[in-house]
Amino acid sequence: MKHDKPKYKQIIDAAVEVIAENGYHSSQVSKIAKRAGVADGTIYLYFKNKEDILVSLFQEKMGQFIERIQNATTSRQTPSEKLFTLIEKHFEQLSEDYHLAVVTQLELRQSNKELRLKINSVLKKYLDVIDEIVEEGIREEVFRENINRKLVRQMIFGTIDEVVTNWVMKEQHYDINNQAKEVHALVVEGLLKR
Amino acid sequence: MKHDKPKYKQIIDAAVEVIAENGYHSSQVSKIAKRAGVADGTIYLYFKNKEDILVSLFQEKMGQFIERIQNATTSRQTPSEKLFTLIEKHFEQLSEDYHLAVVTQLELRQSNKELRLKINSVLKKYLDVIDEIVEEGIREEVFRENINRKLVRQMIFGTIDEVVTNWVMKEQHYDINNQAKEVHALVVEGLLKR
Amino acid sequence: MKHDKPKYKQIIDAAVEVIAENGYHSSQVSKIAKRAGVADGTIYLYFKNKEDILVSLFQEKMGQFIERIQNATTSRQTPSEKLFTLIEKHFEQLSEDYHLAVVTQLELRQSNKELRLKINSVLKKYLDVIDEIVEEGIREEVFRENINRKLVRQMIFGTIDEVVTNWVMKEQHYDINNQAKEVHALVVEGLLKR
Amino acid sequence: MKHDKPKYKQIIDAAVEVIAENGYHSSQVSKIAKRAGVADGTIYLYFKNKEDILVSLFQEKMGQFIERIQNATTSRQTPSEKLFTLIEKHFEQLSEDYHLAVVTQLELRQSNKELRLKINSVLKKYLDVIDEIVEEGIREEVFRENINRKLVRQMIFGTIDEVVTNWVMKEQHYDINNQAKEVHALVVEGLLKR
DNA sequence: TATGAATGAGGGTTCATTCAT
DNA sequence: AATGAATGAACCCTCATTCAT
Repeated sequence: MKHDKPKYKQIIDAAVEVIAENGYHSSQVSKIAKRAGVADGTIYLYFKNKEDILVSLFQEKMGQFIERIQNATTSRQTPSEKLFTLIEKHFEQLSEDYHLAVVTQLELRQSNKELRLKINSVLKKYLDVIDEIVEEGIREEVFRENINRKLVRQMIFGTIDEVVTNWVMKEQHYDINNQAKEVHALVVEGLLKR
Repeated sequence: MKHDKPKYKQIIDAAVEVIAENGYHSSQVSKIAKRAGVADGTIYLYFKNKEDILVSLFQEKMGQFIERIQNATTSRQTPSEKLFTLIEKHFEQLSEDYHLAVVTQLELRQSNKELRLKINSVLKKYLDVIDEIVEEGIREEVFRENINRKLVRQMIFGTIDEVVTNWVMKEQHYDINNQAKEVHALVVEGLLKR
Repeated sequence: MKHDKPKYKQIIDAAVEVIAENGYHSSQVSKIAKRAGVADGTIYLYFKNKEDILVSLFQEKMGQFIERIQNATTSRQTPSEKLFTLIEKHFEQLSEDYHLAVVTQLELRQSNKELRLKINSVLKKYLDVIDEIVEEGIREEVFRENINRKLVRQMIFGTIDEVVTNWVMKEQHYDINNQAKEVHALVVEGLLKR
Repeated sequence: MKHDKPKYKQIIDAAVEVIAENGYHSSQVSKIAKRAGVADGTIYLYFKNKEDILVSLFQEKMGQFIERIQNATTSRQTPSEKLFTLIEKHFEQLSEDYHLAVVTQLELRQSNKELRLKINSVLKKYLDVIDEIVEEGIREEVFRENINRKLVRQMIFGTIDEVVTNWVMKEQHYDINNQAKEVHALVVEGLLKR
């Protein structure tokens, strides 16, 4: 399995660094190869083409990302607590790897439609996690029953994503982890005073 | 003022069409020129460079877009009603111009960081409208006073944006206007049952 | 009609020179452009791609080549005289343009099957000229009636082609024009003494 | 002598197959190695470089080819009969090994000038066989005495080669063996009726 | 103003060959 | 002898921009 070979991960990590530093459109294969400490041709022993590096990067990194969030939302939590954990871990992981945050929030979105479709299919798993929590909340009658599940998912993801993007664009001038609680409150409580 | 010359608008409208039909990366200057019915060189009499076409496109189209939303949120509405109107007009305008929706939601995001920064400064005015409504809501004590205004703005914009993006990617298989009410409810009421 | 523009012919002539001097596989587009005195990109205003340069070169040059041979074989000649003229003009034209001879006899044959098919379709017209002369010879009962026309054409063309190729490979150390008469005699009279 | 080692022949036979099936330009060393059932590096224990595979292939295969023709033209035949045998055996051998015919008639000709020179030196022996027969014919006064021996050789070889090439390009839709008699007649008798 | 022919920099990918094991 | 992972040089083509007319 080539995914377990050290060079595979070397190249992916190099790609994250290079893209974070130079931006998507200035990240030539040769630059990634040099950073990974391999020859240009070696890239093509592990990846079909340049796009495949980016898709693999996303799969590899987001795979772990999502898994950790899934593991953190244990069964003993209430749906609302699970949502909090999801937001907390989301922020936590990205704040621990700023390069990755730049790449996923800003750079990879510059890719063409085809690549974005593949990226979306990776994200699908994350959205499924959200869907499950929402479903559970409705079942347990803590969330309103007359909500459109898909819209809720879009609100949750859209909110988290926008918050993270703003943080990344502000070049991490503040600690995003401090915002988990408030974001969670906004999402579950809404704006209205009671 | 060149902005009033007919060719200026011709070129921008051609750009919207060409980008919507061909995608960002297949929208060469020469293609836009041909669609606008002018020579390649003529483009450069009205725009500094290719990026300037896109920034101008965004300014021109989003300027109107925002203005209409501002006009619709009259002083006789409550803050919550204003938010509803904002969402309603946002959806309404994009559903009336699908090409523009594709361009702003999908294609223009493939541009580089620099262009996106300029786009963001155009969006600033839209965000200001949101901020004002939120501020008013707090002042009038209908919105909770202990919220982070910036986060609220990010939630509102992030939610709307995500909902629209999903609609565009589904190739308008449903009517997004029907969702304004629910999106508004989610944002102001939150998830929790009372 | 781009074929009449001066740069079209400039580029083709440059291609003949560059290929004759450097060989097919060392004839980069940029080398041809430089020799033609144009930018690399200009090539692509006149030709679809590199292969198109070579096909066009062959069409352009062989078109004239064949036309001259057709014009020289006038109706007042006997079939045998026509064959002589064909051979004579074939040798004459190539000996007047050694570069072209190198390109058509040696270099262009290194192209891939696809290109060779296109080249063959150009040669078709030349083979038609041979066929007609043979047909006429049989009709007028000066050539044997029991011959296979296609084989005769292959003998005539194969012989001429082999003679020319040998001459080109010997780097024109002798005058090929002196061989027209003998080649003609061999073809029409055969080897046998009578 | 490495030529006697089984892998030497394995690799050459693999090269013939791979080139016949994929064409010269799609016949990578690694493809030949895989077909031969050896590692890429092993190729270089038996051949200096890729070109050396092709030259060796030609030497090995054409060596046998020529030898069989020499053996078939026994001393009891007349010069004309010998020519017939030469043509007959030429056609026979190629029609028995279509792969080899494709490789020698079409694919190997796409090689560069240098390789073709080496190939020509292998062909030299074949041309010598022709020369001898012609010489004998003149000596025995059955062939015309005033012919240019070199031109005759070029006519004979050029004709045979062209006939074979046409047959190969027509993808053996007819039996080339049936043409030996006619080709022989054309070469020795010429076109003219008597 | 308007034209459009001409420019030329820039990069993903292949594949013959090497060499440590 | 045999392996096969690694190397890195080499090239066609696109397209934003210019400028003579």
